[in-house]
Amino acid sequence: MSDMEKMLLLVSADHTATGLLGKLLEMNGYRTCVVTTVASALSEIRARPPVLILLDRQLLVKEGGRRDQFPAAIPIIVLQPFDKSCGQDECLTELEAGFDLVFCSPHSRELLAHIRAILRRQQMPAAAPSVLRAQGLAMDTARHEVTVGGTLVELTPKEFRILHQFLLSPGVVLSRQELLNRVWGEDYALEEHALDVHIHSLRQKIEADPSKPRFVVTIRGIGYKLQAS
Amino acid sequence: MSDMEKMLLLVSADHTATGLLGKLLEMNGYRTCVVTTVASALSEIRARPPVLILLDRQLLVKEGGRRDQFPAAIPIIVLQPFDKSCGQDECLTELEAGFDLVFCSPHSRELLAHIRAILRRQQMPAAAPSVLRAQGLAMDTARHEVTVGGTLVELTPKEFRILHQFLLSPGVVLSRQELLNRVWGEDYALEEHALDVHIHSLRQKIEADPSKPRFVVTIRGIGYKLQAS
DNA sequence: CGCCTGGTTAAGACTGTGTAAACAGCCGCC
DNA sequence: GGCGGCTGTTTACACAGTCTTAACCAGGCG
Repeated sequence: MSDMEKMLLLVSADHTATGLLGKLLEMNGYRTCVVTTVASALSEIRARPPVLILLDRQLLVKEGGRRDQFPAAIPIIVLQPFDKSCGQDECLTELEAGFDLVFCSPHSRELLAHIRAILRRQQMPAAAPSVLRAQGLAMDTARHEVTVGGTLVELTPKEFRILHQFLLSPGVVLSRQELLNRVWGEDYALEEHALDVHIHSLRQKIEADPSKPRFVVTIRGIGYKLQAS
Repeated sequence: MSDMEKMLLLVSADHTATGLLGKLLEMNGYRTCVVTTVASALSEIRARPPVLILLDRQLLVKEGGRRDQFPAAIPIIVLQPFDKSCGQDECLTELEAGFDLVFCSPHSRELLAHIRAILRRQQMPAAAPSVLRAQGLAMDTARHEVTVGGTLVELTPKEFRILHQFLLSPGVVLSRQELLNRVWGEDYALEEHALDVHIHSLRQKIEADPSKPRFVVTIRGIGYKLQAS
């Protein structure tokens, strides 16, 4: 995340453009490196991989560069000089060829916003905790782990799915039929009482006092709900 | 990636637009889900997280939606009806607010290309370092070597690729199908049990006590995960 | 007091996973 | 080209954990 690592590679033969752009980027906290040919870009990438590449479309066309010459892991924005005509089809071709964006606007602030947006997305996967919480309960669906007040509890598949349904709509009463449909699937005719048994074993595992449930409470004549204070 | 997982969420109150767009997207191999308010979008996201959200700008403005209401991990494209004027500044505001793209063009093919580009970037292994570590495990992808607690172990290609997938997302449960897709390739119909056998031989090589695995643990009914402390 | 709903328990059936062993393909080597 | 070893796949079977069924129990409510 440090600015030191935010190295951008500018690939263009247009010295006026790269000069301006480079200054702009460095004022916004990026480090830049300028090369003037696709070939030198490739060796620079090997030496010091940038986090993003800005690639002049003219150069790309002239040298016949293809997306798969560059590492797929590094996003690439193709720059189309705004004073040149930018045919829809041509820009589309590059986008479909695997480049991340074809930029053909004179607004440098817009380019900056796009760079930030792409880098933001790039660096995102680090934090993607898919965890549902209610009271002292926490369910991490990605890791398939459930904790009650911080301590891990082991649930069977059915118990997990039942609790999952409760956590998706905490405080809402789910009828027996609704739960059966969601956990066992539609149109599965099943001894309705089976649900009770699973609720029971679920309570044994997550409730402090299973005879006086605080999480999964019974709504007599209707079904169950997850108590949401 | 199986089609099941490529779920897009369409958030718009414009039924004609969503109808057309939905049809277009489904013709291109995506599954779509349409909701008409930001509030219903949020609950839908909790229930079945989509891989990408298409959000009508009119709705966003009207309901005063903010980017941080939505999970940061899910990319969002803001749709600006092309017949409305799209002021540069307004579009910029959203881009800088954390949205991934503001799309204001009538060309549906262009939208498709952008969706693909963003998902491509999203699913990219994000410039994985050449040495992956977890617990006492270390995998040098460049040298194609794996060490457990410092000692080198010899893995077959399949075992290596399976372990590689685990190390790319330690702690996350990978379903059998997901692993089959990633290691064997998309939609390759294969006796699912083959995976178990490879997991078995992998455990024989990396686990101290293969009958009580500490690294690759089974999540019954789902798949496997790499235990991350 | 008796009916009905839900709780509890235990036993059998079943499914998913582990394990071993046989089979098939590939590649290098003699 | 034939042979042998290595990898990957398939098959078969055992076993453990999980689910379902059923029977019985407890308590609320008419």
